[in-house]
Amino acid sequence: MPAKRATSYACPIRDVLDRVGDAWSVLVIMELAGGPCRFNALQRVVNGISARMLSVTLRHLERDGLVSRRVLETSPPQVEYALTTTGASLHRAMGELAAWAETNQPAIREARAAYDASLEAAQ
Amino acid sequence: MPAKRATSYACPIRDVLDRVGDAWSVLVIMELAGGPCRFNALQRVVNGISARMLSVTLRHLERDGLVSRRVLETSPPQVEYALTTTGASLHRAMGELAAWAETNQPAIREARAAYDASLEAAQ
DNA sequence: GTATCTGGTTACCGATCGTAACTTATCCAA
DNA sequence: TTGGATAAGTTACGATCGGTAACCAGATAC
Repeated sequence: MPAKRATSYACPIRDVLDRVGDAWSVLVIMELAGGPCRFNALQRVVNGISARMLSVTLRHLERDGLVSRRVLETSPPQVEYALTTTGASLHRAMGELAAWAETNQPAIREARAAYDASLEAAQ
Repeated sequence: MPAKRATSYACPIRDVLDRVGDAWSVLVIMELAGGPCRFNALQRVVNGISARMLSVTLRHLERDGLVSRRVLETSPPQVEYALTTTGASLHRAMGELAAWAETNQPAIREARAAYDASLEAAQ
């Protein structure tokens, strides 16, 4: 029995991060914040995501009510994904964290390099 | 053709989330924000984490310069972990997301239940 | 006929995660 | 002096997860 499930109800942060924590979800939300987008268009723009992971990610986000799915009556039928209002509010809440990531990326890279170097020196 | 959206996907968000994305890191950071803490004390307070995952998580955070590790000259020797200034700034940046998680947890639960119910109805 | 577009699904494999057991050492109580 | 508790992890192993490649039907374009 995974501890994950046991604690998620006690901790909203954990509960939300179990879904939003994976990098793909965040990248998809960032992309959809720019406006609705179709499946293949999303895959082209979210660098490195596979069709399977995009499919899985979108279904999770849809289940949590963060993303809506609409089938267009074209031929071949297209599928348009968009943020719901809840999804849009999450995107806004991620803003501060995104800014932090951008300003602190160099510091983190440096720290990693220093740590790895010190380990190598210890050998 | 999909409009090319100007998003930088060598991207810091992804880079940071690869580390911070797992729920354990976040929970440990939240805990350490309350002040320095020893290994076993952390394990008792972070609900459900195993010694192995705590060890792994702390080493990752230390490598990224978000957490410091200090061995106390006691007997038996104790190890005290604390947020660095970078780690503390990350905690501050997570505040908005944490608040979002708390206010939106009910909505997400509801959406999940509705989604699962509609799937079952479709069967 | 063949290539490309649409939105996915399936099979498979290696990395990761969690659980339980083990380690080395010191102190306290019986 | 033997057992238990606490300290901070490490190791082995099985389950689960994420990613890659291949494949599907139907339609349009060349």
